[in-house]
Amino acid sequence: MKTADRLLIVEDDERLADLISTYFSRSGFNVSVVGDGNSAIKKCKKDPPQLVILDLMLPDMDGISVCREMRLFFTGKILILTASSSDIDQVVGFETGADDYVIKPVEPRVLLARVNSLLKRRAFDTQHNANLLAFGAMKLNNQAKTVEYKTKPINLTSHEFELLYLLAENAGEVLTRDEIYSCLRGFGYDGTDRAVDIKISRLRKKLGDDANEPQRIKTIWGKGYLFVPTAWSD
Amino acid sequence: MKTADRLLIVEDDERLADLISTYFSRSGFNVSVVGDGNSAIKKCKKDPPQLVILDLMLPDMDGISVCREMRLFFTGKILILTASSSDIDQVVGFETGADDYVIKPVEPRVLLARVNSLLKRRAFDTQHNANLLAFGAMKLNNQAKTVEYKTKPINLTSHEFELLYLLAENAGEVLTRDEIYSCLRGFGYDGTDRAVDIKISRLRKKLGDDANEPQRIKTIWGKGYLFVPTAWSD
DNA sequence: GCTAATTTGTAACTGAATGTAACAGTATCT
DNA sequence: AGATACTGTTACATTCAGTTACAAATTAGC
Repeated sequence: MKTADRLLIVEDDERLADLISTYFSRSGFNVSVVGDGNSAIKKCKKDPPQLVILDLMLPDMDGISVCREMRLFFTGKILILTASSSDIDQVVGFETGADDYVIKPVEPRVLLARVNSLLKRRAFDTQHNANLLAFGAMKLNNQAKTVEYKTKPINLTSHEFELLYLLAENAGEVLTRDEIYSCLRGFGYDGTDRAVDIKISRLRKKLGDDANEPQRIKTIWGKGYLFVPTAWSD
Repeated sequence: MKTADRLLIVEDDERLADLISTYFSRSGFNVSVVGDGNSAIKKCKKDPPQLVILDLMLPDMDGISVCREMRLFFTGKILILTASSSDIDQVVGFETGADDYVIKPVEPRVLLARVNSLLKRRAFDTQHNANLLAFGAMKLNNQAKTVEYKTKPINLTSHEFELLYLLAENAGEVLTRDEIYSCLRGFGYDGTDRAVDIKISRLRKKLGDDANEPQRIKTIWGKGYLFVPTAWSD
């Protein structure tokens, strides 16, 4: 097995940096994070990664300058992350030397796909996608977007399904609200955490899980939520 | 596997750019997008693609000039996209150096075919096209434009058939209203999204699918529609 | 060509899904 | 216990989807 590709995330917003970093770590990258342009340039000189994810909105210098300066010595890939699509035109016009541009909010899978594409890695995504998950008597079909428990179909709204499927994919692992929200709405989406809570609440109701003593989707206090893989007896 | 052909889309209208980009990405191209003439020229110099799709209507300079200027250094193919057929005469008269001209609205398949033809790629379309799709007891014949479910023919209007066939071709994948509309009416067609809704509504009725609990054509809230491949029991 | 029938699109209304704010309740810590 | 931090849920606002009724466009039949 070859060594993991190294990634540098240049992102001011700590929370967002954390989310992206976690996601890419889990996807098998070796991730570093810096919060401003100067650190980014230093880091890139000292320990050049294969690819840089660069947010245009930075505290010390604007992202375009960072990108240009980097290009003087850095030969890896640069992927620019930007808030508004109108920025992109500007960026493109400025001859920054970036290799790709992505608009926030962006779904984790999409960002991963773009990164993989820049690094000429095969997109594992499509192969992996079994589209079917089963835990005891609980069956999830991601192609038909259906849920069946004890041979009875359960009617979920599409958001409820996405949430449940996400949790199930990561069965036995705690997902934070931020992680959940990012996967559902994309990195950089603006909205409150509580949206997750209420979706969980509605979901538990439909799955017959008591919120006071949840057996199937547990609350990990101070952390997030957890899909219990063994709680779906057949 | 050889690397994917690179495409540059020069298109002012963001939504349209997005649609075309998505479609060609799915068709195996490596797509970049820029929104104005100057960016297009820069991008072409820095990182020349195999083919440029150039909309004549641009914010900064008129498309014909862009095309001419590009031709001074760019040796790839240029395909011009234009709104009215009267423009084409002008364009042709002007000796722009473009390799092909297409009038909006244009059906995705047609545009793809023209691009493939310019790149001397085999048109996979016709080979692929078995013209027959079957899911359980559901049979679609794209040559005769007939639908049969449980050995009984279902009478659909031509638009209804096209819609159903499109969804079936992409079974298990969510298609947005925009994507659907583009495929049915061509990129750049003007009309409301709701036209898709009502076609879906009429289709569901004919297929015996309850809109409140759709089993065969599902609504993905905030996204679009999904043909469920496994819901056509025999 | 014309008219009638059919198909398709649009606007408007109705209802469902989702997000937000607010508050009540529960765990944790000192 | 009291303070604090976190979670669950209710009620409401907002966004989005389904459908009806009608207008426009298209087609079929003269």
